[in-house]
Amino acid sequence: MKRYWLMKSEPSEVSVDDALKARGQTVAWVGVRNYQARNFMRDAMQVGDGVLFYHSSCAEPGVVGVAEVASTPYPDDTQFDAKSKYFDAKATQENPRWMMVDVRVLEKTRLLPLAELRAQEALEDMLILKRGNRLSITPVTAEEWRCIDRLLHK
DNA sequence: GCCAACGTTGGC
DNA sequence: GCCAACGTTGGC
Repeated sequence: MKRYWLMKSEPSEVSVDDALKARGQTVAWVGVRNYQARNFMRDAMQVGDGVLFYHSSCAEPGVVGVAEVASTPYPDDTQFDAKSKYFDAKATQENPRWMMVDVRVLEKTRLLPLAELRAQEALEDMLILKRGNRLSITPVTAEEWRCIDRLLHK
């Protein structure tokens, strides 16, 4: 069963344009340091799952592209790199703590802003719109996906 | 296991 | 820069 996800990225780190220009058209989703988000990548994602590419912590937060999961999970090497801001002293090669997947952007869309998402009755239960939600990776239902797909292409 | 303190996220 | 909300840490 194909599943759907929303993945946040700060455009100052990796924008949808950066991801499109990436060599091989896939980007490794480095830097996730939250257990729930890691578990989604490690335990639930399948190659081919749909991904909404979301820009966060920026002037115009919102969905900016459609992507897909492009790899099975594997260790995020930045956890072993003492010079990386994602370094984790408690992680070892034998026992990696942080996993990630590769993501391939299939399409850069128009910017679908947060306010427009909030205006949709069909999206009222969407996790990203819940008060106080900060999870960088959240599951999206098939219904939510269809609704957003329509909005992106209208 | 509790919980206060602290750090981070992220919209505004 | 502000601040609400949440996750993590660490002393007990």
